[in-house]
Amino acid sequence: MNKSVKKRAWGNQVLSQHEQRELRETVLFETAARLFNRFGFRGTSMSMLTNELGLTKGALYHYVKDKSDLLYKVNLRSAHSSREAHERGVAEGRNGYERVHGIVRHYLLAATESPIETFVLLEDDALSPDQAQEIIKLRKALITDMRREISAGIEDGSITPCDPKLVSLTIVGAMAWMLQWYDPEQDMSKEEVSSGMADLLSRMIAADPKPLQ
Amino acid sequence: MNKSVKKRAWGNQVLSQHEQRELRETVLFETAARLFNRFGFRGTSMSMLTNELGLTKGALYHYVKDKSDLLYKVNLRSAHSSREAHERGVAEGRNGYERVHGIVRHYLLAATESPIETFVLLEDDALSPDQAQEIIKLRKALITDMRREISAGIEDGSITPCDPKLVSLTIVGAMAWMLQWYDPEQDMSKEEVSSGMADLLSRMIAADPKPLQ
DNA sequence: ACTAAATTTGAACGTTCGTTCACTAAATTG
DNA sequence: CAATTTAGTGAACGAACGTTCAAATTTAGT
Repeated sequence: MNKSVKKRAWGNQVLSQHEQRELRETVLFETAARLFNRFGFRGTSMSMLTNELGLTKGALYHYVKDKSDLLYKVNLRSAHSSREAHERGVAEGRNGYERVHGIVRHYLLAATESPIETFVLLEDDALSPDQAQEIIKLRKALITDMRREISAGIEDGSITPCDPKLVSLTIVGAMAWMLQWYDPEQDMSKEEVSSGMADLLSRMIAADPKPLQ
Repeated sequence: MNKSVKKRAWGNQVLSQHEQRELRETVLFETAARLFNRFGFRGTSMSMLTNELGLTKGALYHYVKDKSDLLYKVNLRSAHSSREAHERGVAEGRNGYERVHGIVRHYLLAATESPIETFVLLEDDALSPDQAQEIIKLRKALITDMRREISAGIEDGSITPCDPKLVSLTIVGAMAWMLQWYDPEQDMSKEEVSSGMADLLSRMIAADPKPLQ
């Protein structure tokens, strides 16, 4: 028999210490995000998470101070990656209308790729006041920026006059909801859903709406 | 001193036994719905609910078998009242486009009036399989009916050709999200928000979209 | 090879929460 | 008025959950 096969979870690669840690954290927070999306924050127990990851509860507390800190870190990553998708969308549009379309499309593309992309996660009251304040600030910045693109579109004539606030909230709602129903196993591909919803939501405010199909 | 003022919660009226019971149940389920909307099902404890209502936990179990039964009954009422709003909207439209507009507007009007109007409540996994099946069936029927109106609108020429499934999910998402952000204390009235979002969401698929303002 | 740091274990603790129950009080019925 | 049903109390329970900790094990740096 072989002498004492040692234990280590996570399936280690040949990586630097720091890289391994980052890889583990990525797996951890993506898994947590997936569970939060499915069962809600309070519906997800630390045991569910560690079972999914293949380690014991104690080990989890080397990566996270407590459960609220876990939600906070997931939200931080999600806000960061939402921001990236947002910028990608902004970059490829030449007027307000196109930029709004791009923001929606890239956000949905990112969201269908990875469950971490949930900048609209509810249950903020589970965060500490400090944490909640920071997360809410990041989210508001995203909505404010979308609102800015809508206003810009009205000025450059690509978007019909409307209430940017109501529009941005409507768009965000539709996007948030998609995370609940989209099933990759089904008939529509990620690209179809993302482009389809972006077409729909931007047609809502287009100055010169074209047929959808 | 007056002789032995007896106790009874709920602030009793001069009503028949049956009417009193129904009134109490209405207050109970509306309160529960409000808390579920704010804190989520799992974030709402039985104690929070009974504190809000002014009675002890034991008393609650005269109205409800267990917590999952509470969620089930709230969902039943909500599905019923969503159906009513839906029918109201259908009744006042003369083509598919107008009926979709009406459905959205009346649903949002009802939702801003009463927190019970949340046919999109998440956390279905907290229901027993039988309960979940029934609730999901009722919700699917509502979405199917909306889809039918969209298809009808495409045929009667009032709605531009589109994917009714994707459209209905987009609309439902925007409506569900509104429950999270709408604050009656703020600047927009219930009628403004409801009509505004109905205008937006139906313009998304209008065969002949008109300016919003 | 040795040391220090990082990781994981497994068990235990204190709370909170949903639920039950024996009992009391009030309303309804006949 | 007596009998039955409906409401409500308050304490107690068992289970689940978040969290802590001392000890053991593995890895990294020298």
